Amino acid sequence: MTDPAGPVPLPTPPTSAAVARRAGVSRATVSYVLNGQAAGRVAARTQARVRAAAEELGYVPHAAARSLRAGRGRIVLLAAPADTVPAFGPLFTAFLAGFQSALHRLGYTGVLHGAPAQSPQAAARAWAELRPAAVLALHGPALDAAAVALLKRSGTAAVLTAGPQAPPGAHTLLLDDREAGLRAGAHLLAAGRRRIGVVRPAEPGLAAFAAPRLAGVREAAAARPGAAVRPLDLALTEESAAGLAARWPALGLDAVFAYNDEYAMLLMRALQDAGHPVGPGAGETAVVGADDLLPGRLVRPRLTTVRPELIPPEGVARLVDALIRDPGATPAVHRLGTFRVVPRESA
Amino acid sequence: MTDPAGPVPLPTPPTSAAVARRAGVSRATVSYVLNGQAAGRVAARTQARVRAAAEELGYVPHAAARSLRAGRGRIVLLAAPADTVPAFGPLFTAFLAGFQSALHRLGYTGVLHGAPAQSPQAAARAWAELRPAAVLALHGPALDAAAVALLKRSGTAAVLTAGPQAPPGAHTLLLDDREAGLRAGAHLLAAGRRRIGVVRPAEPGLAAFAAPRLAGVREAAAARPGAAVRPLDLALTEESAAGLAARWPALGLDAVFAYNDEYAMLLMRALQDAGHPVGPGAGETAVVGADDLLPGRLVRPRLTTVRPELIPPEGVARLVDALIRDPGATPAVHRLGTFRVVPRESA
DNA sequence: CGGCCGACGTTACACGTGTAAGTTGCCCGG
DNA sequence: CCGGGCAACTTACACGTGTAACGTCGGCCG
Repeated sequence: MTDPAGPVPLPTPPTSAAVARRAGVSRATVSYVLNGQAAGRVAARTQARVRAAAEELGYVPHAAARSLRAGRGRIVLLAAPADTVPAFGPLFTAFLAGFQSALHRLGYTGVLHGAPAQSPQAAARAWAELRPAAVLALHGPALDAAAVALLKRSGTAAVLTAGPQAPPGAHTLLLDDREAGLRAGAHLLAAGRRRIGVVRPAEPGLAAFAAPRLAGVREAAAARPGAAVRPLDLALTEESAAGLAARWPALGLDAVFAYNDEYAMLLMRALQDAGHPVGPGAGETAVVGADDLLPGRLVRPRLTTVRPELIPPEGVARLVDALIRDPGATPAVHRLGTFRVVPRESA
Repeated sequence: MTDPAGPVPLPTPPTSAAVARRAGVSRATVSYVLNGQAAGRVAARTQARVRAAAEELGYVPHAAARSLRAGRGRIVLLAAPADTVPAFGPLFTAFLAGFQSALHRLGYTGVLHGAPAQSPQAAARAWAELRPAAVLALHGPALDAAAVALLKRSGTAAVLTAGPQAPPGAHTLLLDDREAGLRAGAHLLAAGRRRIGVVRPAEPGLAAFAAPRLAGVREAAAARPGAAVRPLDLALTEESAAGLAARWPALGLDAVFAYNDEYAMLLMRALQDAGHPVGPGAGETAVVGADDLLPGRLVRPRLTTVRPELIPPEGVARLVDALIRDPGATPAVHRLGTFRVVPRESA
């Protein structure tokens, strides 16, 4: 054809040098103008010429060159192991969207990377290649002390972890899952329940979140004599739920706190199908879910749930910005939000 | 305190020069070894020394410097407008996770960016700064011809769009939403239904997907004399659903195809609460959802749904790789998957 | 012995940007 | 008339990497 020499050469992107030529100034002037450092240095007329030239050429600065020069980029990496991503609820994705917008306003580029679930080291290496200004790991155990050290050594100013655990050396955005269990437990105990089952998801990625929730229920029960707590393992399939429902009478429970609304609805349906009534009344099993997902409002009885109330994403973005500006800050724990019981009909 | 001079200086990341010094070779040798170009150039013993030195120093290449030199990086950007991200179902996030893993195996870094929902131009600018090897936009209308041109001009080798529409100049991964409507319509018509409502979500970000689904149902009905199709607007709130249910008898419909399972369940619950039975029988309203979400199996009657069957993420990753290697390829349409009806109890 | 070749490294440049340090030209006070 | 200061730019370097082009050294053939 017309292409014997291999792939078609790509058009070269316009550089700041091209802008400079077109505006009839030096490259440095272009840089000052386009980065807002021009006050008192460059005449207004010249600034206008530069901006016009940039506009006409469709100039876009090269992030790589910029972060090469600056030693570190303006990327904020949100890291989540691939096997956890599917478990994100709408609550979380909404937070994510707001967070990325807020970062954008602060001049950062927020980016989500679902790392392959290899060793923490390998994941950290992949992230380090991007030389991000900050890394926000959404999954505690995926980041150990060595990984944090690797990131810091490669220039990452701030390493944050969101979740129930805090690897040494990293700042922590605490969404204290213990509190979810505590609140759910308190609600059930106040309603007179004494034998509480706690659903642990069989899906491996979620164990880090599930364990503290169980601990929270235990903590609530410890203060109340005669109360007992029992962990229940449940996979996200109807078969698994039916199996659990079949063993229900033998378990002798009068209440359940499920990992989230999906697990709660799944179990609730299985219980009802097996002839075990669900609700707040005597002889019924009380069920509490978590995350306040929409479908929980559509089942009967309506699902009582523990809802995470996250602080506004702008706040988190500002925090990240502050930590980047002061990399020497000693790691601390910052609250990401709290939990609140939304009482409906199932407990 | 001990910090009168401002922020603590960060430790400088080890560079390939540091590795070279430690291994007693030149920087070029390090580069050849670490990039696998050493065959016939560097002795095996030297290669081992270099690798050992890199390991000991915890060397991580600087992606920015690399992509500066190469003109273009190894980042594959998955772009999704912020207001669409929350609408991702588990099906999609699972695909995403697999896709990122597959990209990783091919040597790319897949990254998700929920762009602020500004103009397509502004979003494209933000993406272009990263000089990605490829951009995969998950939302058709967010990318117009000008945005595609901007990206290409700034060096992006491949611009892909996933969705029902194809902006000029971009390759398209087609998940033909028309087909979803077609299949749902055919199923309902075969079951004897003739007056079909189609739920359109009030949420603005979803219109691009909803419109072709409606068109598909229309297409199915056109082939069947006596069949009528009517669009219904529904927001994702219980009030909105109750309002629609109240007007139900006046609408005179005997079937509904909802945008997805959540909308279907919402409407189904509202109909039942208003005393209108749902199901496949005579005098009942048949309901079909989409996406095969778990909660759809937990309601009664169980929700019949149209399930997207996506091709394996590895295939998409290989396609992207091929397009990057041959940037001159003329834009084409590639199928991302098909739809299949999963019959259950609601239709 | 001259010349060539292959194996093994190195030197040197380019990529696009930010910014400290310099260089003008001009005005103004002494 | 000179020095100083200021506005308005420019010069020059550094950031870390990939790779084409260039040594160098020993061995082998004619």
